[in-house]
Amino acid sequence: MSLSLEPLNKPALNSTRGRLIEVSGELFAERGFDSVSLRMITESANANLAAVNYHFGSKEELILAVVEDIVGPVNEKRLEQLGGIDFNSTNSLKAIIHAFIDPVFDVTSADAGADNKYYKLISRCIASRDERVSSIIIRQFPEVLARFVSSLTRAIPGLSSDSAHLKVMFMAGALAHSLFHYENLLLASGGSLYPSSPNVLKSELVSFLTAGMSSN
Amino acid sequence: MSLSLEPLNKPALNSTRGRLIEVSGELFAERGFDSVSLRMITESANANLAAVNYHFGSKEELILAVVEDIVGPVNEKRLEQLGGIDFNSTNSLKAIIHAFIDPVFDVTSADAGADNKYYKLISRCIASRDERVSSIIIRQFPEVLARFVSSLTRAIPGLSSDSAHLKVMFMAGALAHSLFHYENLLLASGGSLYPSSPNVLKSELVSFLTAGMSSN
DNA sequence: TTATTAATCAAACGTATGTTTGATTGAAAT
DNA sequence: ATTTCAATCAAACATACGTTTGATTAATAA
Repeated sequence: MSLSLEPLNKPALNSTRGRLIEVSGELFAERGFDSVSLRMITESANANLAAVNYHFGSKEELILAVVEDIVGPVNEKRLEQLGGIDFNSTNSLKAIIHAFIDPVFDVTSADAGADNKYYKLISRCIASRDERVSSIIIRQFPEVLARFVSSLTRAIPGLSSDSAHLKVMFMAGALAHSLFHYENLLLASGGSLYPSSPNVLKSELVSFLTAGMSSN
Repeated sequence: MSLSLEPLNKPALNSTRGRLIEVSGELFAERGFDSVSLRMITESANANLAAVNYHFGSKEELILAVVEDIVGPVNEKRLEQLGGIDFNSTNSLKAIIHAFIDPVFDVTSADAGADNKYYKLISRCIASRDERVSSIIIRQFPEVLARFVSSLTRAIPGLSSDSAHLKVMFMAGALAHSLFHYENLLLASGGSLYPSSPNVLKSELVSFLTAGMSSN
């Protein structure tokens, strides 16, 4: 069941539809879904105002398309990676954490160069406080959540499913928040974090979460 | 410098201004700042549409007032609690975590009864992805952040300030996310978490964070 | 060529929004 | 009694928004 999500579900940039998704992603990332108007989007994409309604039907469905486009592959990858874990291994816990986190960092750094626009967008999705978006996330997430909860209870003997549930939320929150404020983190470090920064963030996150998960 | 923030900065409920803040808080918590119109607010508060502009000047300033009202006391309490820590003690780390978290749980449970409306509102503030709100948060937060970073580096020998910075972000994210989805957490646990649930969440969070902070 | 169809476009539509206005109230001060 | 002034109110205002329309284009099929 390895669908063709190898490099990344890149929309065709020469088509109007592709440019709309691309540009919408950038704008949504920076300003949120509400604050971005169809006029901003279509102007940035050199398209006509009516183009969004023609190609997607409505603004809401454009949002859905953008979010699906970035969150769908991440969750598929998570489940795939989770499926490959050997729970007899000593570091199955760390593998679970990587299964949750790696696909997120992959999708962001697959967006070539130092362009980090996806950091904010994907963290908006992960920890969405927006009804419309979470309705999409929530469609996929219960399955993902359930799989991570049960994986955790297998990896950590004696862990209740309630506790596992909480821990997954802690993990999602830590990931999303640090990702969203990634920019500020770079600035605050005065450049000392910069060179290998996504890797620094990731490794700090992994060790933080590994320790947290093992607590109690 | 112990200002009068003892019980909570309750706005006077009989005044129009007080009802506006109260009602706005509830609506903002549930639907976010953008999706709530002045007409919703003023109708819920049994006030005239013009009342918001009369008492606050604009919707933006109403948002500021609501956020200041809930976030200000929390940050004051945090700094106060941080100031009382003995860094020679063995569990100064745990005290730091409590200084960050306790004021949040206090402000929510101070809102008497089983009414948890502040959970979502305060988590919207803590991990705000909204430019207007974060401008307020950010006005207060650098000081708070800096104090927590330096406290952490004192409590954990060898911890770099960059790492400490990251860890505070992880902490804020875990807190905000689990608080925002608190409702879902209760539902998912099938009631088994309910009776003492805020305390369960809090103690799980504390042990998770304590372990995470100590990692590396 | 002609017919067909998908895509683009300028323009307009309806609506919901935050805000402003000017009159009116009602209690306190003179 | 008169004045004063903060508070409330219905109504209107201006604007930004998502959406729809109908004409026009351009490429493909018959």
